[in-house]
Amino acid sequence: MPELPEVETVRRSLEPHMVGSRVVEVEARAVKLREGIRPADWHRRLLGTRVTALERRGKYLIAKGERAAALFHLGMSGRMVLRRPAEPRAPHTHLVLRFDHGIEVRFIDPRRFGVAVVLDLDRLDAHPGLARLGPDPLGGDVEGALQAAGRSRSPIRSVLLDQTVLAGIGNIYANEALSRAGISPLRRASAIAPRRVRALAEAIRAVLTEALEAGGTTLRDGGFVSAEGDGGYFAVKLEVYGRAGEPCLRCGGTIVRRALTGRSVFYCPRCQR
DNA sequence: ACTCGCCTGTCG
DNA sequence: CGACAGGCGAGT
Repeated sequence: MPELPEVETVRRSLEPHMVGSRVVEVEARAVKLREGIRPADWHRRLLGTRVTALERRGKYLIAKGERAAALFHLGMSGRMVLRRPAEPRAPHTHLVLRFDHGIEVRFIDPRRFGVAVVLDLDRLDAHPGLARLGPDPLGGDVEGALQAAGRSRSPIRSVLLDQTVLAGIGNIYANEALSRAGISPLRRASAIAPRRVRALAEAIRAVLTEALEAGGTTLRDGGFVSAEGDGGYFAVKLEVYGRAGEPCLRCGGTIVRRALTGRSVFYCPRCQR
C-alpha cells in the first residue's frame, strides 16, 4: 500500500507522539511477517527506552531509541496508528507500544508482508533492506540515479520500482511519473533520450512532492490512513493509475492496463511512447 | 531479468 | 467464484 508519500505522512503524524517519549509497555505477538516479530526482543530491548528520532529511509521507518532501534516496513497492507488504550484493537494488530503519555502506537498488518524488528543502533546499515537503498527522490540526485540506471534494458517501470535505484517509489507513483513525463512504462530504460530522462526526474520529484502535500493516496478501499486516521486526497489527481478504460485527461483516448512482470501498468498509448 | 510465493481482503 | 491489490525477496 504505502509508498514514499504515505510512509512520510505516517512518519510525520507519529513523530510528535514518539520522539522524546518513553516506551512503558510492550505487547508483541509472535507472528510471521516478512521479518517476524520476536516478542522477547521487543520486551528486552525496547521496553523502557526513550525514542530519540523517527526517520524514514525509502519506505522504511526507523524509531531510534537510547539502546536500540525499531525498524518498520508496512508492506502492502501495514498501518501504524495512534490510539488510546481503551480503544478496541483492529484485527491483525501485531504490536502495541504504550508511551509514557498514555497513547499507544499500534502496528497492524493483515497481509503480513511488513517488517517490525528490533536492531542494534550501530548495525542498522547492515540490515539487508536498508543496506542497498538508492537515494531518496526528494533529497537526492534523481537525475543522476536515473542516468546510472540508464544502461538497463529493463522496462523503465521496473527500473523505477527497483529500490536500489531510487528509494521509495512504488507502483502508483511509478505509473504517475511516467504519465507526466509522457514515457511508456514498457519502454526500455536504455532507450530514453537524455532530455526525457531529465523530464522524468522532474516528474518524479513533482508527483511525490504533490502527493506528500496531499497527505498521500487513499484509494477507494480506504486502506491507507495516517497514524491520526486521516486519508490522503491525492487519488483525485491520479492521471492513469487505476483508470483503465477511462479517458486520458490530455488526449481523450483510453487508458489501458496490462500486466508487466506480474504487476499492472497503466498508461495512455497515445501520450506515452 | 522474470516468475512465484508470501497472506488476507475486497470487488466484480 | 476468480482476479487483483500500494512490496519484496528467493529461486531459477
